Amino acid sequence: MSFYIDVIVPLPIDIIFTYRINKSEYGFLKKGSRVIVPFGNSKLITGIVCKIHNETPTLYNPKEIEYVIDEIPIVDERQLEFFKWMSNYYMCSIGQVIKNAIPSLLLLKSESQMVLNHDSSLENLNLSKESDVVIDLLVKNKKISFHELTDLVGKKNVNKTINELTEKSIIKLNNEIYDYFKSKKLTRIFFPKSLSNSDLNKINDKLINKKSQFKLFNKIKNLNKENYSYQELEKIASVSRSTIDNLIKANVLQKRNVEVDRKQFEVPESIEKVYLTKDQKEALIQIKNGFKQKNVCLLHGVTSSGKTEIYIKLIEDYIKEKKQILFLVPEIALTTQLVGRVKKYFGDLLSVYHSKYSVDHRTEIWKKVLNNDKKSRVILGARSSIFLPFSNLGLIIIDEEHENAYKQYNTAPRYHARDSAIYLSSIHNVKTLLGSATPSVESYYNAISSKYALIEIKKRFGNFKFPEIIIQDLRTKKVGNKESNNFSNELINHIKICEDKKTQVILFQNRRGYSPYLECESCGVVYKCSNCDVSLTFHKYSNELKCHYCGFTDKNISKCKNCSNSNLLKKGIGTQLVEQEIKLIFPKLKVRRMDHDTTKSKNSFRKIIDDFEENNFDVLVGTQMVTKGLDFKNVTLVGVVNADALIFFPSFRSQEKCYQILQQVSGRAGRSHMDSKVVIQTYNPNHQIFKRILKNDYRGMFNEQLNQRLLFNYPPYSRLIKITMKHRDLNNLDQAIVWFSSLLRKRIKNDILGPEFPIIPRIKNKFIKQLLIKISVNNSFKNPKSAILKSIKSMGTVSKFKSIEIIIDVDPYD
DNA sequence: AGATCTTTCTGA
DNA sequence: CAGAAAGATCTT
Repeated sequence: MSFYIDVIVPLPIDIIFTYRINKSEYGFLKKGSRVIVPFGNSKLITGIVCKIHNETPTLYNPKEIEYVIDEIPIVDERQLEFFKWMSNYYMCSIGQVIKNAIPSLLLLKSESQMVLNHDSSLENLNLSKESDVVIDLLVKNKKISFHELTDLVGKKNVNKTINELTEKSIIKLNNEIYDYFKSKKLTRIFFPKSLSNSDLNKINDKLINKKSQFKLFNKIKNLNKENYSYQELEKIASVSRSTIDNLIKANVLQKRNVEVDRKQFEVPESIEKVYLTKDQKEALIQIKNGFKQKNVCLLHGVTSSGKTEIYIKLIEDYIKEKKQILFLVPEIALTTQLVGRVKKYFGDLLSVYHSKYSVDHRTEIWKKVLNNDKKSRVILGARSSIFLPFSNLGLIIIDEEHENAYKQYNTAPRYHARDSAIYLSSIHNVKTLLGSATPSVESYYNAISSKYALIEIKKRFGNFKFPEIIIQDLRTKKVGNKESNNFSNELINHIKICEDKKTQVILFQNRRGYSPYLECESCGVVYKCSNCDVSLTFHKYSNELKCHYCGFTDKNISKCKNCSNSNLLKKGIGTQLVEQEIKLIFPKLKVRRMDHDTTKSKNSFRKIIDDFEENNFDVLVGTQMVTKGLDFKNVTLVGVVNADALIFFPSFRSQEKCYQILQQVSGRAGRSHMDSKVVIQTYNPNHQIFKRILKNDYRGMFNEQLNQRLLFNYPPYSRLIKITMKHRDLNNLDQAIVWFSSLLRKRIKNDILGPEFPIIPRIKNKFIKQLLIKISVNNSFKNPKSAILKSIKSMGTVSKFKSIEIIIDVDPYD
């Protein structure tokens, strides 16, 4: 007796696949469990069961599943609903959602492996060179994957080799599935339990001639501890490792591997209590009242108003009910400092989840959340934590709600974690708290139009003063000297004051590298990437030119390639240059840099932030990373080296974004009773955005922006869908996107902008063009979406357009 | 996505 | 024209 299951495969295919399954064997199977199914060319992959039924497919004969992995589902109904919503809303396959959501370790798949067929003799075969290489390798390595072979042979086409070898039945292809998940194990040495006096005497007799073993045993026999690490034992009795090993050999002690949790942080010994100020208490009461009427509250509290404590106090209520709390932060940089603060209050109940953790680690947390394990009641995580299998969710907090890091833009699903989390909360019927010092225009609009409850805190924690903001005109003020021509005298003087007072400085420059482009002095040629239409950035320490879009590097940069002149001008300012100049001007100050290049490894963020917090260096130079939610008590000066790039970023959000960054970076100063300053250097000091910054006038900026958005029909008055097409042949791309846009214009009446080149018209040798569809809020969102999908399908029938790469971005950030 | 089948490209 | 690389197709 068999029945059928519909399976979601983690691939970019918009089809749900149906398989046959044996009832007597797998009658227990439930929705949300993983199954291993044969897929395509004898490959085995993991799928998620989304429907169990009896409808025999008529168009094909379904294959039988290989086997069922889970007796207990790893995703529940609510999650499946969430995944479905995401795939619809963000217009990608549900398989892509699942691929993104579930740790790869839980999605096992087979890889074709070549192994030797031992029945055949390897003598006198007269094979090609490649085949001989493969046989040599197989004798040594036993098996080789397709991928490894491509690398080893150094050719892209290995089919011929494989065919030759399989035909002569020297090798065969195996498909095996491996369970890659490894729990973390530690070696512990166990002291025997409940020894009687006679046992003790026996052991003592045995060890009487072995001095150090005797010493060790007698030291630990009264310690009443079950197990030890090697290091602990070596320390306790000051004996060597071999002594311990000998005691193990003599069966006195036992060595065993114990499964342990991957440690995220040192759990504090005692849990602290959080106390709120009057303002904070007032805000908390308002939030709770807000939740009585609305599902979402927006907490608008100025920088350093103590929002984190309010979150913590609120979370405590839900912990008492054994509920899970999702605490979202935009970036890992933020989690590192928050973990330090939050763990004091939640200890063991806290887990951290983000993509820089290993897959093993993430899998471990996934399993804990699934079981509502005590150790994962509070999840502090980046955007991907919205996918965790919450079984008893109670509350969602989204800190720094306005941050663009919540939007995934490079791979499908191109989701916004804030918006998705709000939908998730409606599935679980729980409340969401948004927090920000500079809310996004959309969220603030929702708040003032009564969709969300609005709570505002206008005073800083402890009544600390706001920093004094100085807009430094770079046109009129004398700028440093030869070595420091990016620093105004004003900024230099303020840094000097900090040097004298022994306080710390943050310098913000939103470009990494040394200088964004190199220009030949004599012929004016600018060095560009050969694969992308961008200038190459000069990196001083590695002495090379790098493309920040495709990773292309050029080390050979002593002479101009056009005219052989050796005088190349380094133009523009990157963080490395800022770092170098500040070191030259202030040789006594210790300077560190925090940008993409210095934070690649797992703990590098933490190290820099910890060091700065402990006053181990004086000046922190960095990109956007330094603007976000960091909290250092001893910082009294923030310098924005050049604000102009922020003002003129081409996006309907640029003004809002600029205000947010400047306000946020200013907020890093003045987090104690000391007076503090913010110096913003610009060539455009009269720009309106600075007036808002100087007056700390969020509402003014908001109203201005809202008017603009209304005038030009941008969010929150419309919703946007951006369609990007890429192709190596510009002509073909142009034809395709014109064809597509005229078809779409026939099908829908919505405003469509483009086709246009984006800011960077070519990346990795592919030309790019875009369309932007504006859908007014009172119009249907569904119709344009289905028209887009239909038009893409139509385009797929035109043969020359088949190779066009199409990307749909719903609610694009810019 | 990835294996495999099909078309295009490259250099004599 | 081969041989190899790039592109197209199919997956239940």
